[in-house]
Amino acid sequence: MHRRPPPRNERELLLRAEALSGATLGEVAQALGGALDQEPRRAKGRIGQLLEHALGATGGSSPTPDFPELGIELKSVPVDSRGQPRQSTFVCSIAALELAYEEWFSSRARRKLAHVLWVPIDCIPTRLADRVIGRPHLWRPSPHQERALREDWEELAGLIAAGAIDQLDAHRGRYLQVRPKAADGRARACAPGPEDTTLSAVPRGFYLRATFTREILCQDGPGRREHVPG
Amino acid sequence: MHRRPPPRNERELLLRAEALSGATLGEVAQALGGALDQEPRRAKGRIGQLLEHALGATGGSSPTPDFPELGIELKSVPVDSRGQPRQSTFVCSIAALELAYEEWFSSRARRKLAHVLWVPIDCIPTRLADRVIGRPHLWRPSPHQERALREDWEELAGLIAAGAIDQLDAHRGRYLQVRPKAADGRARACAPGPEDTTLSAVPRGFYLRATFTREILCQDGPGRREHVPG
DNA sequence: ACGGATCCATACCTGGATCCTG
DNA sequence: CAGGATCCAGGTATGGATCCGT
Repeated sequence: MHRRPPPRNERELLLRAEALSGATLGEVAQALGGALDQEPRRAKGRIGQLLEHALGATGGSSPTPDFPELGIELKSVPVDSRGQPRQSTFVCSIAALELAYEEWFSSRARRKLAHVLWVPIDCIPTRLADRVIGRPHLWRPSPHQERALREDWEELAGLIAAGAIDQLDAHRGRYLQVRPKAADGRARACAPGPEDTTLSAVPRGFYLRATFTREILCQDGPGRREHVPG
Repeated sequence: MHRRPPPRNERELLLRAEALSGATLGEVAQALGGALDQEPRRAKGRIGQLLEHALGATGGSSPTPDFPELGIELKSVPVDSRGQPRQSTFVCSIAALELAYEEWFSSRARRKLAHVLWVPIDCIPTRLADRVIGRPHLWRPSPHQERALREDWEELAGLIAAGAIDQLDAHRGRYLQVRPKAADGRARACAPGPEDTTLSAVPRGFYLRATFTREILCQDGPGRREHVPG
C-alpha cells in the first residue's frame, strides 16, 4: 500500500487529518491503492496502520513518535454513535524489569502521551470499510491530567517494581491501568518478584480507561473552534 | 514442504541418514513435496534446512539441539570431489557481553559440538539439485580434540571478554576461529570494550576451520565399519 | 586459501489495537 | 461492561551456511 510523505509541520498534519474526516476507511484505503478485505476479528490493528499510511507517519516498531520531526503520536480511537469511546486505549508495553529504574518523566508512557493526534473512528458500522473517520483532535495533557497520569503511573510502576505484578490487576488506576498485552495467555515475560527474585508473568501494557479518552475528546478542539472567544 | 517425524533413537537417525546417502538434493526435495529452484548464491542455507526436514530435526531457532531427545546436532558440510571440506563450518553466534560469565563446559559452542551428525554434500555439481549426499558421520570429540577446542575457546572468549574484540581476527585459534556473522558489514551488536566500556561491533560467530572438519571426516566412521577388527 | 562479507527462510517480537465472556 | 484474552502486519533477530576478492 502507498504511504504519503511525512507532514512538514503541525499545521500540515492537522490539515491532512481534517481532510480525512467524513471519509470512510474503505475510501481511504482505495485512495492509497489498497483494500480492506478483512473483517474485524482478523484486522484489529489495520485501522491504525491505515491512518499511519494516510497521514505519512513513520516509526513502525521504533521507539520514536509516529511523527518524529513533530514529536507527535497518532492514536485512532473507536467511538460510538455519540462520538464517545467505549473501550480502553493501548498506550505502551511494559518492560517490568526496567521499571524500577525509570521515572515518570523519562517513561515511555509519558513520552507517548505528551502530544497526541486523536482520530475518532465511528465503529457502529460492522464492516471495516464502511466506518467513518471523525474530526481529529490534537491534544496535550492539561496540568491536572498530567498530574493524575503521573500519580497512576507511579503507583502502578511502584507495585510492579516491588514484585507485586501478580497481585496487580486492571482495577488499579483512575486514568491509566495495567492489563495483559500478549498473543495469548501462554505468553511469558520476566518481571520482578518478591525479595529480589525474578518471576515469569504474562506480558503487560499500560492502557487509558475509556472515561479518560472521553474526557479528552470532549475538551475544546478543532471541531469547536468557532465558539472560542476572541 | 513436508517434514518427517523425529527419529526415536540414534539408530533410527543413522538409518535414515544412510538411506539418504547417494541421493541428490533434488531427489530428496521432491520426495518431501518441495523443489530446489534457487541457485547457490541465493540459497546458502537451503541444504541444511532440507536435511533437517528429511531427517525429522526440530529446533529451528531454539537453543536446543536439532534432535532434542537424542542431544544430537545436525551439520551439513560441503565437500570436494575427494570428500574433503574446503570451507569453514559455522558453529554458533557469539553473545559478546555474556561471554565473560561463561565457561567452556556450559558454553553454546561446547554444547553444539558435543555430539554431531555430519552429512557431507558433494558440492562439485553447480546446480543445487544435482549435488549428491555422502555417508553420514556421527561424531563426538576425542579427548584430544575436546582439549584443543577448549583451549581455543578459552583464548578467544577471554580476548572478547577483555574488550579486545576489535583486535581479534580470524587468524587466532587452531581449530576454532572467530569471524563476522551478520547480514552485512553494517550490522552492529554490543560488545565489551577496554576498561569496562561497551562498544558496538560487527556481530561475530565461532567457526570450525576446514582442517578440523577434514580431520573429523577422516576418522573411522560408518563408511569404514567393514575394516574394524572383531 | 581463507578472512571478511554476505544471503535466505523462518521464528520471534513489537506495535497496531479490539474481542468477548462471565 | 470492563477485565482478561486475543489477533494481524511488519520488522528484527537467529539459524541455516556459502560467497568471493585479495
